[in-house]
Amino acid sequence: MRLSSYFLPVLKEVPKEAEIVSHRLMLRAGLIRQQAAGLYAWLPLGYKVLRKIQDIIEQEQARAGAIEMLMPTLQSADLWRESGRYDAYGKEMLRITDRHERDLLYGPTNEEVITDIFRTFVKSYKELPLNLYHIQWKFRDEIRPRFGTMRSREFLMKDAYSFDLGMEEARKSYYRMFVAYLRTYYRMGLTAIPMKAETGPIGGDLSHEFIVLADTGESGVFCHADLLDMPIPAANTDFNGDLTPIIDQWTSLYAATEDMIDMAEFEKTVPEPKRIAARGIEVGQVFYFGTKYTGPMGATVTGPDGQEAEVHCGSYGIGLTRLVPAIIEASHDDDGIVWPVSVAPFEVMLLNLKSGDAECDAACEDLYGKLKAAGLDVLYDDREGGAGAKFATADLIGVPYQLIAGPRGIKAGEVEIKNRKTGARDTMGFDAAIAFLKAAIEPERRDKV
RNA sequence: CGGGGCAUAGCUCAGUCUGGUAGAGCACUGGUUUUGGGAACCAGGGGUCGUAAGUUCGAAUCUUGCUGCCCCGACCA
Repeated sequence: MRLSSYFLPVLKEVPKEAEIVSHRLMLRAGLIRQQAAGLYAWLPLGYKVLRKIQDIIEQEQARAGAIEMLMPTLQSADLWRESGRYDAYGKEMLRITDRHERDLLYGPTNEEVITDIFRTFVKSYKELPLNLYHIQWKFRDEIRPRFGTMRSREFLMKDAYSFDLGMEEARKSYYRMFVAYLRTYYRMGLTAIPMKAETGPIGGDLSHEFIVLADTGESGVFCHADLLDMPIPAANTDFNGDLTPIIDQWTSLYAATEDMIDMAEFEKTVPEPKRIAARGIEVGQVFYFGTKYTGPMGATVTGPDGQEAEVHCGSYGIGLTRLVPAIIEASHDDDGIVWPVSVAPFEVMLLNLKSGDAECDAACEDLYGKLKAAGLDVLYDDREGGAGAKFATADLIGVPYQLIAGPRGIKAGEVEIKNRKTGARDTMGFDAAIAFLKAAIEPERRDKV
C-alpha cells in the first residue's frame, strides 16, 4: 500500500479526552475515531488490526473444533422472556421497539439465540459435542464507558457456545476452549494468564478469566511468576485427546483476580519471590453454566438410552475490540505503538526519505516491488515531506520493521533496516535487506507454531 | 446513578473574572527554497464561540434551561 493513496489520519497532538496510553495512541495513530460516548468508528489502519486478530481467533477456534456462524445483533425480547433474563438484565441492555410495537433488544450476549437454534435442530446425543460460535457486535449500555475501545458500549466479541451430554463431556469442551485461548493470545504476541473467576450460581471450578498484565489494567491480580513462562500448547495438539495434563499444568499454579483472591492460600502456595501482585486487563473468559438456559428453554436431546437427556453448556468469550488496546498497553514506548508482527497492520514500512528525487524514487519502487514479491505486507511512505515527519509517523503507527531508503545510502547501494521494538539498525544492500526482512518476519507471524 | 469539570477553526488552546469589530500554534490551499528525526519564508482559506431563551444600546464573556463530552466512585467483556 502506498501511503499517498491510503487513508491514515494521524494526530500530532494528544486529544484531550484520552487518558490512558492505548486510547491516546489509538487516536493519534489513526486507528479509531469516537462517534459518541462508547461508540467508535474503526479507521482503515485500526480495522486492519482488528481483522488480523479476528483471523487468528478463527484459525484457533477451528483447530479446537468450534464452528463459525453469524447471529443477528437485534434479538426478539420473547426469547429473553423465556429464559427469564428480559427482566433480570438491567439497564445495560438496550431495548428497542419496532414499528409494530414489538420489543427488541440489541444483544449484549447470545445464549438465548444459540439455545433456540440448538433446540430447533439438534435432537440426538449423536450430534454432540457441538460448539458453535460467532464474531458479532454487541451492545451494553455501560453506565460509564471509558478508556476508548477498552470499555466501549458497542464492542466486537467472539462468543462460542458448547453443548454436551452431561457434565464430564462439557468439561472436555471447556478444556478445548481453554487450550485454544492459550494459543490464541500467544499468537497475538500476548502473555495471557488464566485466573480463577467467579462461577456464579452454578459453582464448581470451571470459569477462568484470561488476563494480560498491564499497569493500566482494571483489576488487581495475583499469580505465580512461573505462569509467565509456561509453555504454550503446540499446533499439533490433539484436541480430541485428553487435554487434562495441559489444564492441570496451567491451573496448578496460583492465579486469581482481586475478586477471587484467597490471600492466605496465595501466600501459602506461592513462595515469596515468585509472588506477582499486579494489575491486569481481562481479554477473555471461559465459563461452564450447565443447564441454565437449556433447562428453562426446553433444549434437550434423546440420550443413548432413548430417554430425554439434559444438555450441558458453556460459553467462551473474547473481546476483539478490547484486545487492540490491550496489545498496545502491553507493547508501546514513548514514540508510539510497537505492534507484534502477527497483528501489525503492516509488516514493513518503506520510508522514501527524498520523494521526488529520481534516483531515490526508482530505488524505492524497486524495493517496494521486491517486498511485495517476497510476500511481505508493506506500507510505502512515498509522500513528499521531511524525513523527520516520516520517522515520527512510522514510529507512531508501530509497524515492526522500517526499511529506510535515503539518497545517501542509495548512492552506496545500501538501505537501513530499523527494528521498531529493539531500535536496532542494520545497513545492507537491497537484496540482502529483502532477505533479512523475510527471514525476520516469517517466524514472528507465529502462524505455524 | 452520586461527585467534579469542560464545550471558541480539523487538533491543542488563549480570550470569559472586568460585556465593546474572533485570536495563536499546529494542520489545510497556492508558491519559492528545503530534505537522515515532526523544515523555512511569502500569500491565502476556514469559526452564526454546543444549543435555546433572558438581561443589555451591545453577549464568546453575565443569568437560566437543555444537550454533548471527559474525570473520580459504584458497575462491567
